[in-house]
Amino acid sequence: MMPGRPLACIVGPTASGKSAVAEQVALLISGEIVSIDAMQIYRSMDIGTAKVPPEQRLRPLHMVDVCAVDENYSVERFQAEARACIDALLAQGIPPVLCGGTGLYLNAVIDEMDFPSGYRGDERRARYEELARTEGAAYLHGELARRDPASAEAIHPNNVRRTIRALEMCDEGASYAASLTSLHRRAPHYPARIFGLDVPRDLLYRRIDRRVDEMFDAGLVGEVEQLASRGLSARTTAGQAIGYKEILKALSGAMTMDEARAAIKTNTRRYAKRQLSWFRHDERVTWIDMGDASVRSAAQRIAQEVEHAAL
RNA sequence: GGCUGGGUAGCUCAGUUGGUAGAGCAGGGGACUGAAAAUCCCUGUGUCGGGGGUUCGACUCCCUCCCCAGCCA
Repeated sequence: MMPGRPLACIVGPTASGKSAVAEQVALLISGEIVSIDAMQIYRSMDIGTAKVPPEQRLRPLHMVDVCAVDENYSVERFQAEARACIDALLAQGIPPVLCGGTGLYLNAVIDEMDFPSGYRGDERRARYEELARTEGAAYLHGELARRDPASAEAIHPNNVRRTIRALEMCDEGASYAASLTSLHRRAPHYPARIFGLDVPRDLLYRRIDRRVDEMFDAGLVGEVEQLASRGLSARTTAGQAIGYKEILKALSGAMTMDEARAAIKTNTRRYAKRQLSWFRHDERVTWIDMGDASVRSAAQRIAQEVEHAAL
């Protein structure tokens, strides 16, 4: 890690203009952008993840296109790879500009968080999933309560996914509850200045609607069809991305393409809401109201604050 | 102009023999350590179209006006 200058981090809900601001910031401080996005990770998921096309990039963009769609990525892997990428930039004296909307990934990189490494048994997970199906969520949660009461306490019985993860951790001799460290007690891995782009809700939603329509115009359906032939499906992590899962469903005949389009819009709105609730609880975030700040002025302010903090 | 249906939460609609309303969707809030664009939790007060009347009390009955749809002229 580089003493002095903190990492510039640009976060916010989808469609708030993060990419544009990050590019301007990178331009101003001669930095390079490190994407913090769980779906832009995947190769060829371009239109639906609103990835900045290579020919339009003003500065190099990292941590994008590093995984195939039929492969499942993970936070643990992101933490290691993004940190390696950041360290390499710092070693060259290039300031990284982190930009993205995946809260967990951001924290995994800039904060001290341990994702105990070890073998992740897919067949064991399948067994737990089967148990949840046959015996019910309550049974599985009861099992967790028996083996690790503290974790069961921390996880709602309906949250099958977390319950399974906690059981897996038991199997590995770890504890979900014990690994949880509240945000304010976590030590930073990198000094960072986090900026959140805030857009008035109604404006944000109008932008989301417009952007979804633009994605369709740009050929999103064709992109999904192509990826489906390369292994993208509802069972893969990439196939759960908004924009992709709905179109996969429409392609299979489960809904019309118009219904898929509408579903993408509402799912994106909800996603934006979840992103806001994640970033709002982080007191380090400095919010910039994009309702009255231009991309340029926001970028100038960020660049200035990051450079000023270097003193 | 006449007849018939309708006008109840942002939308689609319920509403029992008159006791000032409730569902779905949308929306809002929140949680979050190996799938995170995922997963999960919490959340329903609105001039019951306007005005008048009957009544202890009207979304519910009566009158009148306005608006929408369909049919007839």
